[in-house]
Amino acid sequence: MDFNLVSEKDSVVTVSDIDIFDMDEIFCCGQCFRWEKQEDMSYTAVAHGKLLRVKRAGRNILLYGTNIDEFYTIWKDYFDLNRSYSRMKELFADDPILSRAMEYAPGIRVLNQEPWETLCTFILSQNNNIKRITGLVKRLCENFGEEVDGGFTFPAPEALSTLSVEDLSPVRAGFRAKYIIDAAKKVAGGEVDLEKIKSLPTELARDELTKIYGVGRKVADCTLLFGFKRAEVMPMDVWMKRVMAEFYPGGFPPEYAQFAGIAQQYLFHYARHMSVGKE
DNA sequence: CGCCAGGCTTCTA
DNA sequence: TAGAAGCATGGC
Repeated sequence: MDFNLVSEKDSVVTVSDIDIFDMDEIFCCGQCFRWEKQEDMSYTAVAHGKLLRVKRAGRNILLYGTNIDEFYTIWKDYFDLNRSYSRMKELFADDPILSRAMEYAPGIRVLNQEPWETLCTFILSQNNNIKRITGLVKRLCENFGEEVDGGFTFPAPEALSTLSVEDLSPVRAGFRAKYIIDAAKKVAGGEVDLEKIKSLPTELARDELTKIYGVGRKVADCTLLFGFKRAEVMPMDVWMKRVMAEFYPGGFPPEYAQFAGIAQQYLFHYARHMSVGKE
């Protein structure tokens, strides 16, 4: 386990001796678009219908706006604290490229986000940049989500399924608006059953997600990795294609297949900041 | 200003 | 079945 004790005092949950948890790296590496950095260096976001604030305090992290029961039922899994990154990274260390990527951003963890939100945010991510995706998601929540503790929930499929492209215009999602509406209609109507997808084998789960207009292989794979805990799924975006061409022309090492998606996040972040394959 | 962005659908051959 | 064009918008 990558932490020691969990305690609660004065409505603050303390997770002590946390290992591999750099908030700048976790929240800004392109896997999520909701966490906002505050002046005191803490981060806040609404997830699972609650406004959570996370703050670093030496070797500990402090969680505001929650309690110890919610830590075990929600946030432990959300921050992927059921997985030992220290052990997994010992395995990755045999690979020189992965070693370099891990050295560049050693504190990355892959979050387990909510399926519907993950699906929508990665629909919005296509042919787009991270800065602008963040703005689109923010405007989507502010216009159509529900206010909680000064923040906004991610709008439910039912809240979006009755909207028109014009209704979504304040989001400025461009051609992606029609994709969001189709996703909302299919999920709210049960044509795409996110609960069922949780128990499907990965290939069938991918087939379900790609029924949605505007969802192809890449968006489906990001949804599976970041929203359905499929650590073996390795989304291939432009950056990962460059990484593969440059460093793994013979394919990704099969001994890492079980954690290929996690490895992908280290490689993606590294490649983007090093401009791998661009010249 | 032009180029490009965690792609996808549609058109063309 | 493969490859290219078009897509909305805005960051740089």
